[in-house]
Amino acid sequence: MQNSKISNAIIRRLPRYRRYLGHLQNKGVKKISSNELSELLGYTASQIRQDLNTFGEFGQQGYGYEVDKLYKEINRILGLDREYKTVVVGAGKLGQAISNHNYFYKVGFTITALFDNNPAVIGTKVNDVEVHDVAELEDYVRDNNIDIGVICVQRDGAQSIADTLVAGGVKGIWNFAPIDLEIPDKVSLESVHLSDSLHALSFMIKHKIP
Amino acid sequence: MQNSKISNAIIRRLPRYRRYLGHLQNKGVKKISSNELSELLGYTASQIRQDLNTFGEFGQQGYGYEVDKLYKEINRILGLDREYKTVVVGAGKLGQAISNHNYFYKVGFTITALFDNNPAVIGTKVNDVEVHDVAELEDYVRDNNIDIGVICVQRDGAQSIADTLVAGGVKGIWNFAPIDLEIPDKVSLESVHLSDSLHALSFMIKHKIP
DNA sequence: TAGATTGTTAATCGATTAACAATC
DNA sequence: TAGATTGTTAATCGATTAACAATC
Repeated sequence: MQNSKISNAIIRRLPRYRRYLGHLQNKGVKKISSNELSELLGYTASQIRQDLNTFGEFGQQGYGYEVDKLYKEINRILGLDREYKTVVVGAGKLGQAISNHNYFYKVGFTITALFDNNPAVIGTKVNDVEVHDVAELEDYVRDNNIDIGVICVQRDGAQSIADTLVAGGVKGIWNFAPIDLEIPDKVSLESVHLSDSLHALSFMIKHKIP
Repeated sequence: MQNSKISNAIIRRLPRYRRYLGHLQNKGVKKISSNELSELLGYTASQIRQDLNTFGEFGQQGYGYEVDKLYKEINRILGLDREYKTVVVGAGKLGQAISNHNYFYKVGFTITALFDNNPAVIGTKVNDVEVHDVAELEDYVRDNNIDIGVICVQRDGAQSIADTLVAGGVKGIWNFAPIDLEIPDKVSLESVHLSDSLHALSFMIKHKIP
């Protein structure tokens, strides 16, 4: 389980494995082989076995994988067997959308506060969570042992917010601002570049790529 | 410019090239070499030259690349030299966030209508754009030659909305529902799986990956 | 036991990097 | 012209796929 050996490609496939295993579990499926998973996911059976064996031996020869067990293992591998205390910075429409996304609560991301610099929204509530003054961000993060900061502010304020989150001691940043943030290596960064994604779609349309 | 030869990795880098070239242009930088771009972007100079040469010869030996020209070329390659008529399906917080994201307008994605199935919001306006009844979606898409449909509905309704958009004749779908949609090959699909992204962040935090 | 399917090593493929001739 | 930097071919690296022995 050496970090240095885990490629980004695998990291991107793991949540997808989890999603499909969750569906199978809901359908009451008890057992699945790498071949069946291959048909479902579109990865080769070989790749699926390789991916899983990066983290351990979860199957049984001649039988396959127990869905319940594999789902639990992948949750553990993904770090979804714990709670993450989370704050959302920027209480605009996007920040509200993220905060409302009740899916997050189900898997342990607890949003404890929102932050904004607009006096008109400070003190209001979004989905029962209070909007604080962004001036209090660093202290709040430190005092409440916040794990993750979600950045939903405009591009120009994003780096400064990131610095504040890092100073407060977050372990990870989920960034929605269209900028490549500078973050120390001890903090994990995942950026969702919506405009990049839209531009990739534009490219695919132009070049007729499915 | 054979489609079959363009790897997904390049498609994902192109919008990033565009972003940085835009910044350089705003700063008034006239000329840049692959080596300077390399320091800025963190890709090797060799990769940058390879990527660009997939689409043509945009530089000048002994000199480098003209920022203005290269920016324009990449816009053209990405298909950002035209207008895309766009509809957003699902007028919840996420749909509103996308509709408000005025950045999109700048580069030619014109949102002409929103759609929802909630009678309480049908007829209202979001960012000056009217919310229509989703029952009218297929006709609207067909009658107005809509290019792109953005799916901001819950998981369970997403495939049906996608089918309707395809029936209406969209060229691309930008999907935010946490599901892998089934779409005919003639239509391009770009999915933003927010939960997958968050789970990848969780993984990175657990495994201390920057 | 025989059949099935994993875990794992070996082979292949594709993407990235290095090198350098072409040329501005 | 000399120096710089591209465009492009060749070498390397890493990820995916194939093959098969281990074993349930």
